[in-house]
Amino acid sequence: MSDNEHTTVRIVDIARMAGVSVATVDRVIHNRGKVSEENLARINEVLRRVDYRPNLIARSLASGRRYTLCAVMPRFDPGEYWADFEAGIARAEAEAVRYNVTVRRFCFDQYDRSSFESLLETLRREEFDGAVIATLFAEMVEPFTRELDARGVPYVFVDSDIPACNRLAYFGTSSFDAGAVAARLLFDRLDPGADIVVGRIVHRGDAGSNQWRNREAGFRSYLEAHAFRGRLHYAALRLDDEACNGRVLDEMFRENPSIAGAVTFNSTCYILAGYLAARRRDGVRLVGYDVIRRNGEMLSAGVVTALVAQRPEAQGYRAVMALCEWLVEGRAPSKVNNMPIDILLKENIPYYKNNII
Amino acid sequence: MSDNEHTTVRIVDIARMAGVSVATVDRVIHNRGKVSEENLARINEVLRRVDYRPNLIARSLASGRRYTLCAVMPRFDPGEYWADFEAGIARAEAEAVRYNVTVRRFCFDQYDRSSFESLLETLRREEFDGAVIATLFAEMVEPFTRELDARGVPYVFVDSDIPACNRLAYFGTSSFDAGAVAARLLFDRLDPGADIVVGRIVHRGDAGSNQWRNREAGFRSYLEAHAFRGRLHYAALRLDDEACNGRVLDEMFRENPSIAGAVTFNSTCYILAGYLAARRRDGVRLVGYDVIRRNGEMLSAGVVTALVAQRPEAQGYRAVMALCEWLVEGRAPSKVNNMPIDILLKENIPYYKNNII
DNA sequence: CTGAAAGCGCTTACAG
DNA sequence: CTGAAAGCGCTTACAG
Repeated sequence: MSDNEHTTVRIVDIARMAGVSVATVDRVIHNRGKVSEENLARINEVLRRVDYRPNLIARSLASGRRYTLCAVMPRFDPGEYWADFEAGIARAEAEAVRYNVTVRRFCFDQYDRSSFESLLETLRREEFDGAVIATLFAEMVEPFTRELDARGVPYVFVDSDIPACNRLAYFGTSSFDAGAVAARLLFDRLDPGADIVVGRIVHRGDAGSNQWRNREAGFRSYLEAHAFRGRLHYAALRLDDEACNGRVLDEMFRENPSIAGAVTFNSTCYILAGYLAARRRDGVRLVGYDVIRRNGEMLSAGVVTALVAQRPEAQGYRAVMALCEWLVEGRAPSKVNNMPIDILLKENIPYYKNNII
Repeated sequence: MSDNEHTTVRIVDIARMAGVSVATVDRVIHNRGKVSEENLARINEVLRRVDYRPNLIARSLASGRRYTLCAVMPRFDPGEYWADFEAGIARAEAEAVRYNVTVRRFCFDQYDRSSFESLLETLRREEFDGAVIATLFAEMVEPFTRELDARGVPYVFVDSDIPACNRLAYFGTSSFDAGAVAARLLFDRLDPGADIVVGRIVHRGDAGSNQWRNREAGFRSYLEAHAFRGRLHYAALRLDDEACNGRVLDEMFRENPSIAGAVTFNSTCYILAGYLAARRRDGVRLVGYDVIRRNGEMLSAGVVTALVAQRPEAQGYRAVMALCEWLVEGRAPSKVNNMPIDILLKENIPYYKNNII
């Protein structure tokens, strides 16, 4: 007692000070009720006075409480955008095992909205304590979150935000400003009168994502503000049809010889890059998004001028961690977390993936 | 026993399987010796077979082991480079309290080598379990680390690496390549024949840091590789003497009217920026390093063309975490961790500090 | 509404 | 060289 050199105050200390047992203190700390007005007030007073900080390690060890999260995200192959996102999820999961947290992946086909629909059907029958949701199909995410609200399950958005929803947090970039950054990178090195090709992937039944639209708006807004006088030409490209893309682009370049710039608003700029390299159109500046393997190679090769990136690993990591902190410690994250917009050139890309977190 | 649904195997389980007590298993796990050959072999075999993973939470709770780290770094005012670094240290510390880790800051004057010398004298009398060292005064760091080696104290370098030392890890950028990135950003928008001002801070007895020299070498190497034909002019500037700097630069610009670019290799480009803004020399492109407050303001204002940054918070954070993981879990980090080299323009700087980690 | 007691998985004296 | 027992700070039935 006399040589008690505890610097931290524990539940037993609180109990002693308030003249009750540890169980009663525990009830107050967790608002479990069943405590007399009098004890409640007294304990709360002590708690406040000593600025009690629970030892989360001990709590986790004692409670044995397990948390299951789900990550609702597009399926991916190695080297693709969502693979990086998943790496962030995995890293967070590795840290969170300490708190008995596990993350289940639920993947859909980002080019097929019905796959998302049926995934939601599956999720309706699953039990979980929190969710990370990639909001590619915003119209369907919104009603689903109403159900999660009703179930009292917290969820975090990534990719693009839907402010109308009751999300615990959002992690992603400002798509509009990421569009402006791409414009700056392209326009910096372009004659204001040059024309620009905008590569656009066409696939079954997708009207273009939120993100695509917002990036394009930011891009156009920058051009307008900087006296751009050229024209934008939209090229309808296909994911897996090089020959067809070649014909489309050949014609476009033939008809518009003043094209000197190119851009895509999703992560598929390697398609345009492949074309430019094949046709040896060195004079065309190309800017795109995301450091996926194929884009990175084209940047290093000097075919792509610049890439704009959004730290997918950080998005995955922080989304999971936000959920953990909320569930385990009751600590609420900031609602809107606009991540940095990264600029990659040939010179700095070798180091980009060295701080995956 | 029958409905034992433990998915994780604990020390008692190991003990039971090996037919010994938990204390003996503990001895083997921690190589404390005093175990018979026979038991040692048997227990190790079981450990291997079940792929035993200790519960670090329980370990930390039970051992009550405390770790003291020190961070040896330059003193700073708010908004300066090392303030960001310290923020990373603080964030890591907040996470590491779980493992009874605390970090003590030991600061020196980065413009005064004798202050570093006397700091080392202090450190010789201190007890600690690990150190993060900013290697600005490399010549003095090296002999000091021999002493740490002798004491068996692990240390991590930040800022610039000293490969000759026995460091646990290094976190920082490749200064050479960061120099090339600055050159690219400047040169991209410059006539190959234009002249460039290199701002250089002169202060008592500093011959220029490692980092400064390496960045300059990378910068020059890029220029050479890209047919730069202009000249570099070195301007000796002072930290706190605007009037003097003005005179120096006025003369330089008067004598060299073809100067169209400017660069600094440390975080003081706001000095040159202030001059360019005051004299309304809008035509001069300026590139510098580090997103400190004053630089960021000049970038947002359009006076600075681009900043090259090195994630000081991430350096601080990861340096501390590397030490924690090593001490607590015995997990060794990669030795050389070259951090990403970030590029900041007016358009993406607003979001840069949103993912401090 | 309340408290005594066991237990989370590991470590640490202590006695042999 | 070995093991029984207490304890880290918290939670959880359980009995009152």
